[in-house]
Amino acid sequence: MSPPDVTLTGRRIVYPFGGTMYKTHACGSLRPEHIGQRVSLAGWVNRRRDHGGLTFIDLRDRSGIIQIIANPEISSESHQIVEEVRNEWVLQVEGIVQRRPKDMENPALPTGEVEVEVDKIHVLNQALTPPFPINEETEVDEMLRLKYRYLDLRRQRMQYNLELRYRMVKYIRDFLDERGFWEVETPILFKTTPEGARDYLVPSRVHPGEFYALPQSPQQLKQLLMVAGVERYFQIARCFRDEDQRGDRQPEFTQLDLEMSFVEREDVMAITEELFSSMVEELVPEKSTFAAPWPRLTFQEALARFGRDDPDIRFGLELKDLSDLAVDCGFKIFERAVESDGEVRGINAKGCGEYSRREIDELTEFVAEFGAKGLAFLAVDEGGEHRSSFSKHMGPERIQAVLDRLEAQSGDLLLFVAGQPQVVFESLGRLRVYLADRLGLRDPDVLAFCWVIDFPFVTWNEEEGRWDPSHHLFTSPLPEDIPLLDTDPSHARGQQYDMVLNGLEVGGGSIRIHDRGLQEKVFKLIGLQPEVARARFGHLLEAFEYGTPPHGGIAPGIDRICRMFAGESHIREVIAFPKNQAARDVMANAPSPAEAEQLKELHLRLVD
RNA sequence: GGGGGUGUAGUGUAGCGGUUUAACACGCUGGCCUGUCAAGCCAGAGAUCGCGGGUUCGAAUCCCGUCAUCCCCGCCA
Repeated sequence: MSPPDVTLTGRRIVYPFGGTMYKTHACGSLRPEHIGQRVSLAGWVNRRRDHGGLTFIDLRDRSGIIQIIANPEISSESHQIVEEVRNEWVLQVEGIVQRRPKDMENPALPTGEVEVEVDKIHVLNQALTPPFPINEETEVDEMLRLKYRYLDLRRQRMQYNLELRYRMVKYIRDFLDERGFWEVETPILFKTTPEGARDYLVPSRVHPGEFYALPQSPQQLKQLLMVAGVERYFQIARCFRDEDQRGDRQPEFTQLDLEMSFVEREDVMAITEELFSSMVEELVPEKSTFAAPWPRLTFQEALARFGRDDPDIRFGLELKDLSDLAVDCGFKIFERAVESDGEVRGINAKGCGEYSRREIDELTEFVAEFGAKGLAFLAVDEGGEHRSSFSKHMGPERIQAVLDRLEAQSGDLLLFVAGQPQVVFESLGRLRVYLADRLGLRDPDVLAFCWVIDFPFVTWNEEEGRWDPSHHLFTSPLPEDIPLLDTDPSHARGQQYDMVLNGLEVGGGSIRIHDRGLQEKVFKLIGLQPEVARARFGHLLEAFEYGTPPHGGIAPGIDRICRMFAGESHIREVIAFPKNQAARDVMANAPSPAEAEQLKELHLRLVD
């Protein structure tokens, strides 16, 4: 059999496979060139159209659909069998590929110019009526889909998603292989992660009272591989975190774990950009992306312009700082905000000047969820008249300055939030995305990658009264900011980079600390006693004593990126067997109670 | 951990205090049909309206509880 001939046909990547005892060809591969050939096919009944005499069957396999025609004048036996057949039965058929009669072609099918007139049909298996339609894309209750996941996956949308994901992972392997990376597997049974999310624990039978933990990521191991001289490592790594679920989170997920020696952050970013930009071109050419280099935003810039550190840069509606104009402006709410170390920022909702009071109230309620005490507005009507919640308190020159700052034109709606920076950014950042959705500005065919860099190295933990690392313990600060660790830690920046796609954080990484002195300085800064550090990270710290190269890496989330490529809104749709919102596998019913016997063997006793 | 939405034949929905014997579409079953491809036509089966309690002369409809599920916040790199 010849190697797969990969072509893109619509959303499906179709290639022929066959040449087994059951089928000479894949259903979706038949074309006019096969006319006259005797073929055997096998697949599922997608649909049956019974004309009493002639009966048509759409036979479906992974590659696509072909029309089978059972003519009683050709084979009465086959025609009789076809009478009994129902949707989703598994058939093997034999017959001759024929050109369809004139005007009977189906342009909707890639195989639509031909059909197979059968003379032999074998029912390989019967099927119950499925609990939801397999042959059309209808909305189905989520729990039902998960319960019958094997049927859900039979549907075209899910087959596309499964294949897309496979292509992504294969593309990654090929791409990195060409650049000298080795894929190395790391343990699933490993050690508890001191910081971060909750661990999944695995009791040890042979060591009573002791536990493995499933890795939250192979972070420590990939750094050890750098010490080991691997220089360029990657892994399609399964990661486990026992936290509550969200639309873009699962208890287990997959990341492209990648680490390189003798690199600076630009090196890691460059190879990541090249990987994913070329992948978009290759796998989802119908989508457009920004060519490398992707836009780089500092953390401060991301906040100032978009209100978030995971900005969606596909559209404008950017935030503008108006704090300087708020001083003595006459509008008490703005003035007080600035006086109490707060600020005033606004966005220009282009073309929303006609919004009713009620619609604006709705926006106000929206930002209230994120702590905004109110939402000041200024609608610029045609002819320069204003409708505003504050213009009567503010002089005309100051209003003009506000209009200029937000580049307002007639028909625009300007929206303002005043308060503490955190609240201003959060509420306007959310409002910006909310408005973009309302205005249809988030083009699903654009994949806008960007980098956010120069994150604060540490953040102040109010509850514990100490500095916490923003990324993780082994992230290196920017070399020029190292002196700040002693004098002004809040202004030190880390060599961290977040990979953001359409407003979703899809990966993060950093250049790591490979110098013992600097590592100790960082431990000291975050209040980690040397003894405690040794207990938690002893193996790692010891390893670092034996000649550690400068290194850094990144971990792009495969599930999230795949779901964006597939145009899906949940990573569930690109995972073959996902868990539901409550972290339960409803198909297999996991987790489930353990047998008393098993518990005993594991030296475990349930407390309630 | 907190908040919100949803739950009606196999599926997707309508009905939201009484002319409902719970409706429609798809699916399912049977019949007719030789060019359909969401085939068509005819007939039919299929629902104690998630579960429990309450209000009422009367509850799918209102209230309380509970379960399931989805979403948001918290949590989470």
